[in-house]
Amino acid sequence: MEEFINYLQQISPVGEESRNSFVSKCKKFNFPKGKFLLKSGQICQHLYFVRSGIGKVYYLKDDGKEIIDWISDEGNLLTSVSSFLTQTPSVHYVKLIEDSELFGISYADLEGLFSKYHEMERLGRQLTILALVQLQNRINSMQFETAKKRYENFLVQYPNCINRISLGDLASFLGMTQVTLSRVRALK
Amino acid sequence: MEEFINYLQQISPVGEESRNSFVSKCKKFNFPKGKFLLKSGQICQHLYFVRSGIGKVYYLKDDGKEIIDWISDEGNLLTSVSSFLTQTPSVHYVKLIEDSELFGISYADLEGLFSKYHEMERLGRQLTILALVQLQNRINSMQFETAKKRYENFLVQYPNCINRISLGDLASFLGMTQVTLSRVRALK
DNA sequence: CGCCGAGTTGAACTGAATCAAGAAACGTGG
DNA sequence: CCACGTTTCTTGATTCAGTTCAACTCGGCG
Repeated sequence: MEEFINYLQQISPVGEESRNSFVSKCKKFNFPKGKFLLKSGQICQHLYFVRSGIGKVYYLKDDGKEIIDWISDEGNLLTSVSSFLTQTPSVHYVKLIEDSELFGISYADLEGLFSKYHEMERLGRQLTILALVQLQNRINSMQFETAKKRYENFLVQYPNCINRISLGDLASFLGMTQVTLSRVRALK
Repeated sequence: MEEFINYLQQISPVGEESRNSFVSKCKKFNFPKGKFLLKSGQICQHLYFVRSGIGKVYYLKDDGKEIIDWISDEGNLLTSVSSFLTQTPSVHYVKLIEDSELFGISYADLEGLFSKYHEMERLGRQLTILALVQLQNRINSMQFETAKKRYENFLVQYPNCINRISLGDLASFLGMTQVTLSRVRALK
């Protein structure tokens, strides 16, 4: 569980007491590929940290097409951010695309820690800020970078994932069709 | 200043003591149209609440074109979110496009309140969540809605702004050229 | 073997950008 | 109040990145 704690400490350090409380609320999970951590309509109850494996966060558009909003691999957080933070029914599905080892904490437990420890509340705020900055970057990327550029950026930012994500999933995450991604990849 | 307080209370209520501290740190500003609240390269020091008027948050792309990331009118917050929250140099300019009456609080003061009052830290977290949800909506809108749809949504969401924002600014905010916006508008 | 999902490749189409030229609106000074 | 230049908006013609539709290839696997 150290990876998770280190990850959080880097964002906003907390003292031993809150840290211990946090650890005592965290659970370890081993889930198989294909496991749904959340389905559309449910309120997202868990924040996960990916120790190994990969997960995707997506929703189904009217026409039934799968739109991937986020992908998390080792060392990153996995949840439906908006549903988890606002505790409202999710439009997202969260699904593992590999067998994965996760650490998870429930919203209720986390909320309890936020209320009990001011410094945990602060950590929560900093985490939210981080997510927000990532989203801002994503907007920019989507709006002004070409399909090719987005693919190249992905290669740099997710060097370990290249051969672990299907073309279709990756294309969706990068905001293009698999046809386009296939062509873009061919040029390189 | 009541508008500002009510706005915040709705997001996450705080007790009288923190509220009074908050009010004592807030200042009222009357700025003319064209006033820069922030320029690129500076660290954003203030969070403003727009009592009257409108402001825009934008940056200059490599080619010198102005890209508007956010527009705030009466009853909304105005700042470079990422620079303010992370206290890093901004890529954004924040500029008023009308004479405006604002309430503002400095980052240092706000940070002080966050540290002193747990419930203010919580309010800060909730505000960040709100900003994040707005960004998420924006991504969706940019990726899947046509130029026409985005314009129509704007009309609904900013009913008071229609004739107060120049075509060029609005187009940029909606992620299209003014040429496209002009055409889109003509169809209606 | 033959089927099946995943990936590739080609051809036609499309929404919006770009380039370019006018038309309206606006302010400023004579 | 008009003439002038400047900025803002409209309209047309062309171009382009990426989508859609569709056919085809390839590597497994029952």
